[in-house]
Amino acid sequence: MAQTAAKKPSRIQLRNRRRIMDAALEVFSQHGYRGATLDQIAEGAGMSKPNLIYYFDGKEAIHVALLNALMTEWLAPLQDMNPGGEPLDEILTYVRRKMEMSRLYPRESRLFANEILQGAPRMGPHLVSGLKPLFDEKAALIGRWMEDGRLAKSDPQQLILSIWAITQHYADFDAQIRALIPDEAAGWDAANAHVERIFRELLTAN
Amino acid sequence: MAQTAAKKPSRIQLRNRRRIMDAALEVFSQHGYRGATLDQIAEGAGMSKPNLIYYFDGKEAIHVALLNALMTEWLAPLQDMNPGGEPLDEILTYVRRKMEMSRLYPRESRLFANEILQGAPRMGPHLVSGLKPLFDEKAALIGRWMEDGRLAKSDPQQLILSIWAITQHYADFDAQIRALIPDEAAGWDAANAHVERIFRELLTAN
DNA sequence: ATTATCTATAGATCTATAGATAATGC
DNA sequence: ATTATCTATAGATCTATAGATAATGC
Repeated sequence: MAQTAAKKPSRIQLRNRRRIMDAALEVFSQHGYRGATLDQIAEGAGMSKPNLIYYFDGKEAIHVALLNALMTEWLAPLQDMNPGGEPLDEILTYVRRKMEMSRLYPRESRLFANEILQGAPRMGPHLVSGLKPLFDEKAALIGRWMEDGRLAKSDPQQLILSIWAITQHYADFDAQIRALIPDEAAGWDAANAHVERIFRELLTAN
Repeated sequence: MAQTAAKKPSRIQLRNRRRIMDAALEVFSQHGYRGATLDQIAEGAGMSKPNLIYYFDGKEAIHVALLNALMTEWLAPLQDMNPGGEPLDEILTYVRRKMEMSRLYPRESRLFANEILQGAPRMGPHLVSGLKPLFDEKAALIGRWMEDGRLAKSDPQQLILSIWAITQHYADFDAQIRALIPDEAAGWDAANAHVERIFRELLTAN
């Protein structure tokens, strides 16, 4: 039970756990929890199946470890929204960073989408304890900016939801978008421009 | 092989195939293709597992039949966008109908989301042959409206994508939204108002 | 006569464990 | 001495089929 020991993890421990997580991200994000198999993850990690279970308690433990590990970095851009900054800049910067994450890290986006889509069976509590406080804090911040007349008024909670919806759509529904707009060339430029325009219009409406 | 016979289907055939599709929608939309089991579908349909396969060739056939059957009605609101109508009304009506569908038929939305998220392995060709022509037609229509100065200019393809992204988000990410905004009461009213506002501002920007 | 349903089970797949062997760190 | 890895396989689950029986429609 390497994972319950409080000893310092060896270099091999760290390397192998990281390789397992990398492979698991690939497999879970593509097939969902139940669609993923330990065989696929083991092959991706370049090790035998029993060896996988030497490093993690089982399939579910790998999935939970993955979700928890990625949650923090996934929320960093929202965390970084600065109460002392210029409101429109802060929000548009957040939107741009979310678009960048969809472009660079689509697997992470799809991992979370799969989990939420199926009712967040393994992440539900974490949503309330981890995500909700941040969500409430930033919604309140945006609400104050609106009260102060520094942004056009709208519903701050709904605003955050719609930023997530639009930006993550480009990662989560990539297969559909590529079927509809095969010309990948100008794809991201057009998407970035459109998304920025949506929120700029909304937040500067008179 | 009841499903290849060209005979007229009996009343029992029709009733049982419909019950299977209903149960399959419930199970596939919640667990994804590979996460769903014939046991769950059979129980939902109130019949034995072998009997399921008497009506369909197998698990994949049920899934494909379900996707194809729902595709048409899922696209009806876009189909109904009227070239002779008032542009802003037509688009906002479309947005409202999509919101209504997310509220009333979240399972259908999640069924498609699951399929797309995993790369559209069973619906890919159908996207190109069925959805793309309609997408292109309506994007061109919206483009003409913009050219004629009847709507503020933006990218029509991206506009449609963003309508899908926001409206379907309320069905697909319901578990997350309920964790973040537990007060379900004003939920849909706030969502509808916000979504309408987003697209009204975008399409009437000066 | 044909259609629909059931029991029993084959065969494949999947998670996890047992137990032996190899590699690594003091 | 401890950590890491491997082979073999138990036990559960899952899709699908075989073959007998029951229900329905002319």
